[in-house]
Amino acid sequence: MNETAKLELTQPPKTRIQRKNHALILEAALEVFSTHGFRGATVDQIAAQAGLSKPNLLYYFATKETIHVALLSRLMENWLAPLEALNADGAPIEELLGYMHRKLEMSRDYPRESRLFANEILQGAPRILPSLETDLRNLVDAKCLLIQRWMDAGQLAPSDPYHLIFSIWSLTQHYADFGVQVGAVLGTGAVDFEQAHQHLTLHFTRMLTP
Amino acid sequence: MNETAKLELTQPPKTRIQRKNHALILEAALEVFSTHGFRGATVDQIAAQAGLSKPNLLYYFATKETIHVALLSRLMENWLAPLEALNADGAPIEELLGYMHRKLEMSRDYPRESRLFANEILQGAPRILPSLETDLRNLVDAKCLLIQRWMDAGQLAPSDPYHLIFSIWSLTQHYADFGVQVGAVLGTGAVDFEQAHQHLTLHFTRMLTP
DNA sequence: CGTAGGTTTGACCGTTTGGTCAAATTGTCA
DNA sequence: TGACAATTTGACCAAACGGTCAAACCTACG
Repeated sequence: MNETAKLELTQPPKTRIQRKNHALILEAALEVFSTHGFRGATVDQIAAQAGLSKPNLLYYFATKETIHVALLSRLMENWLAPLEALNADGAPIEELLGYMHRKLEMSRDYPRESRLFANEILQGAPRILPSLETDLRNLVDAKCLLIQRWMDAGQLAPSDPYHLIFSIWSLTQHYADFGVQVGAVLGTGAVDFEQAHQHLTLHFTRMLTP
Repeated sequence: MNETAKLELTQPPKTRIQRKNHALILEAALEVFSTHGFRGATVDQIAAQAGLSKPNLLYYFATKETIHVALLSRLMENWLAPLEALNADGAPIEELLGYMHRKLEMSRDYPRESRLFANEILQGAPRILPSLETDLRNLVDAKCLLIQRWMDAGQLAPSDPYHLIFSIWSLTQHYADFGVQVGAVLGTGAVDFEQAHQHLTLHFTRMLTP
């Protein structure tokens, strides 16, 4: 019966058609949620974007919120990955510049994911606050310890590691979340990520070099 | 008749009651729009927050969009002011640190305005893109010329003035727009703006000192 | 006072919204 | 092929939505 739909939420889809439509729906939902926010998006919109009828879409995801949660939880993994890759055995400045670079690449290649995340945080993170307070916090704590060691060893100019990470987040995500504004001010209509990368490299090199 | 309501949109309200309810509605709308976005906010919500009945609210603002536009246009003025205050006769580094400081104060004192703006940009700036392409762009152009002169004169370390301004925007607004995330990671639940100010001062001092 | 204009409200309307359901269609596999 | 499960759909529903309107209510001011 409709237990099928519920099973898919906890377990990966099984049939060929399920896999296809599952992906189709998440792709469409990402497009709609990222530009209109949760409450601003409609199920009809998502269904139309996915090329499915509304009842058909609701056959795969029982509610609008289910889709949103699925998107967010999938996002959190990809979101933490670049920071996890910060390597204790690497050269400190290069490691942090690399992290900045990976985050900027994500802004360039996955701006919708960035805006989806921004929307969620702007609204007070009603659905992912617990994950921020545990998963994200633990990861940041660990990496800040590492950064602090680098600073203590004189390999990085001293500063608050937490705020240093915040600055990497904000500077890189700005080019995705506020891309429209950047484009409007530069008169180009879109972000030049090569330019942004050069500036951020200069920026953090000055900031981090002891 | 209801020409009154239309007049109020172009001219400031006249009677005592009009002034009071006008302010009441904008305050309530700021609260609701800034957390739910335009489409996510409902007129009933705004009316309830303002302590007015829905028809009464619509007596002062003909449509939901009218309220939103009123909020945004009022915001744009306050938004440009700190950058306008950048003084060509001041000491370059102190001037830019001062601008950063004013922007950070706005994040601390007017986080809802910051989130309202962020929501609008995230959704592609459908209502204020023209203003960004003219007012904001002209202002930024002018100030970037000034900054470039400072750099050419060796009073500031050279970098791209436009991206330098973007970095001030993103680093300061981050503490308002992503305040929930910052609080969750630090475990404090809220942003310590004194800490943030110290870090950003250090950050930009290193970035700007020739 | 009184009355004219400003203000407030309950009842209402058409549309959109998230979601349901039985029936029809399609896919799978023995 | 047949038969059972998986998929798709049109019709539908209750609630929420933005907005309207006439009538009732205030309030300033001569």
